[in-house]
Amino acid sequence: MGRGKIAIRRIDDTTSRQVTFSKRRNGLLKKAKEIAILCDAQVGAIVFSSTGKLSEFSSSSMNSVIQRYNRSKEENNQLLNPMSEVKLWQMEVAVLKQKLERLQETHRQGMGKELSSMGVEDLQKLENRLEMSLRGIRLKKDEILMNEIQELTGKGSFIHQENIKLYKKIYGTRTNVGNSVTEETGVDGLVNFQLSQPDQQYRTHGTSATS
Amino acid sequence: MGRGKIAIRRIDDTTSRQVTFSKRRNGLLKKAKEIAILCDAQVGAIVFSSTGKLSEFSSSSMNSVIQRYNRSKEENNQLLNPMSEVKLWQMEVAVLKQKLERLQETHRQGMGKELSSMGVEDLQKLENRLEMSLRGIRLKKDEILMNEIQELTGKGSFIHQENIKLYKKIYGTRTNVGNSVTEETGVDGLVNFQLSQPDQQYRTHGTSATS
DNA sequence: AACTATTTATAAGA
DNA sequence: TTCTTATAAATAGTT
Repeated sequence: MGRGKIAIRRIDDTTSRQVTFSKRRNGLLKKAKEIAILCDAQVGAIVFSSTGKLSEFSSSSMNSVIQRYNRSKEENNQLLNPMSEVKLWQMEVAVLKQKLERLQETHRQGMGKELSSMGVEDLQKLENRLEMSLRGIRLKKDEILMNEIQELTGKGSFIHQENIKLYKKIYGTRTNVGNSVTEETGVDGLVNFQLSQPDQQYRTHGTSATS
Repeated sequence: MGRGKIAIRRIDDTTSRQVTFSKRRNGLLKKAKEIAILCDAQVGAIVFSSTGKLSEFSSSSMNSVIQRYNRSKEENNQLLNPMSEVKLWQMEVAVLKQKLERLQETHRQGMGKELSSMGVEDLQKLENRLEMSLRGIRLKKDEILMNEIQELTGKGSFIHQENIKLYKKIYGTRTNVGNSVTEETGVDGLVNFQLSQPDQQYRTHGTSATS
């Protein structure tokens, strides 16, 4: 829509890229506003220029949009992945409780109520920030590590199976497996590729609470 | 842009509001994509229809956009409003308190209400400690998972070694290893206990975390 | 979902 | 940046 048609790919010339950005940013934000009004939609649009400048539109506060977005996504995750998140939270809360208990023993003093003087926007910002910082990265990383463990576990089991096959090949199929061979080679069921119980892993303490 | 001009205000007729929404949503997301490509911008657009359905576009992951947005806003806050940081921290404490109290009710491990007797200063201290402990927990958990991986890797290598020993036991020490045995038993070097490249891990989604 | 008459957005030029 | 304007795109109303 202009004097000539352009292909949708990165504009090489810096100047014209910036001019185009400026124009289209205005257009985009205007459109966002229009659909919000016309169609009673909740809209958030965030644009960072290539130079890093932020532009935004949101029909309500951006934080409320983001919060709703996160909630919406959470629901999806919970459908796919119901337990892990809960467990993470449970874990964290458990440790937080410990910290609190310790602190409560240390301190018992009067109440402060300045919290009630905070504006809604601040509350939303804060809540969002908390939610975000506590979740995303951790889940992702845990997921990755869990995958690695599963992968290794699978491989381990596989080779272990092969060990057993080879063993049988040498000594035939006997019920009383293992003794001499085990002693000699260390091949037996002791090397177990099942992880110990996750719960037990979390017991760990100590280091965390540098407080 | 249409047969007639329309005023930008809420469309009363439900049907035409939804039709318009559908059209304009497509338009908006397209525009968002275009400016991202053309101008090398980082863009996130979130749209909830009046019926609650979510549509979105983001040039990178929506999460990264939101995080950048939050960072960007934080900077502004700190420059414009030196006190807001304090409020944010205070509020964070409040939210943590709520979470804790809720959980305490759930599990009835009674240490519920002493919190309300704490002063703001204590709450701030507490908040700092909570943050640190969260960090610690995360590190600890990662450490544990890493250890598990290493342990599994070690076990895997060990059994693999045993495999080789057993193999030699059967077939003696030949240079040309593998063929018939490999075909028969699947024992060969293909099961590798080195982790695949971390990058590849990121492909995975969802299911993984049974934790 | 298609179809167009119009309105809008915008590329190029100044 | 801003304005102008020719043209491409989007879309309101209709089928």
